[in-house]
Amino acid sequence: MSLAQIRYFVVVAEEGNVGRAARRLGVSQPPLRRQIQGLEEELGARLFERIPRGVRLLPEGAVFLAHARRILGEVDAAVAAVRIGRPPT
Amino acid sequence: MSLAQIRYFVVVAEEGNVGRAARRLGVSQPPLRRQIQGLEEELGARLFERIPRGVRLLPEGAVFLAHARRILGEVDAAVAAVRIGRPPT
DNA sequence: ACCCGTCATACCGAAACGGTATTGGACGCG
DNA sequence: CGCGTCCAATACCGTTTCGGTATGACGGGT
Repeated sequence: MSLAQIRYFVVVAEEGNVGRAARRLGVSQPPLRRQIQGLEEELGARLFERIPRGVRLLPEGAVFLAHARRILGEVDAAVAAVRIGRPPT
Repeated sequence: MSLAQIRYFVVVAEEGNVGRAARRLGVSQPPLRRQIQGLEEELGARLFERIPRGVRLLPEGAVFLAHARRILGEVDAAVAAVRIGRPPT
C-alpha cells in the first residue's frame, strides 16, 4: 500500500466518479482505476461498487475513508513539523 | 514521500546503522540509503548525521520519527479495521 | 436504434526500485 | 605514521512499477 493509493482513494470516494477524480488528480483514468483495484486486492475487500454514473462507496470503503483521511492528515503534520523554521529556499 | 520510505526511516533511526537496518528490512544497503536521502531531500531537512559506527538522528529527525510512528500505526489500524470479520481465506 | 457517459482492458514507453560491485572516508591499532 | 577495518556513499545495471494512449464493453437516456 502506498500513500499515492490512499490519496487516490480519497479523491475517488469524494467524487464518486473515477474519470472526474482522475482529472482532479492530474492523472488519467486507467492508472487511477488500477491503483484503486490494487488497493482493494491488498486489503482483501471491495471498497466501491459500480452505479449508473460512477462508483459508490461500500460500507467497508467508508470505514477505510475515515482512516485514510487521518493518515493523510498525519503525513501533512509530519511534513509541517519538520519544515518549521525552514522557509522555501 | 512513500510509506516504504517512512518504514525505512524508522528502522534506520532505531538501529543507528544503515547496513544493519538494511539486513533487518531484507533489502540491501544502497537502496535503503537512497530512500533515506530522497526523504531528506523531499523534506528539505537532514535527518541523520554520520558518526563513527553509523548514523545518529538529528533533532529534526527525532521530530519526524515521532510522526512517522504515528503514521505507521494509523496505517495498521486502517488495514485492521477493513479486515474485521474477514479472516484469511 | 443511436449516442453519450463511464468504467474496463490491452499495450507501450518512461521512471522508480532494488541488486552487485566498488569507492571513499574515518577510526583504531600496531 | 601507515594499515586494516568498518561504515556509508557512488556507479552501474536489470527488473518492476507506473502512467499514458487507444480501444472495448456496458448501461441510460432521448
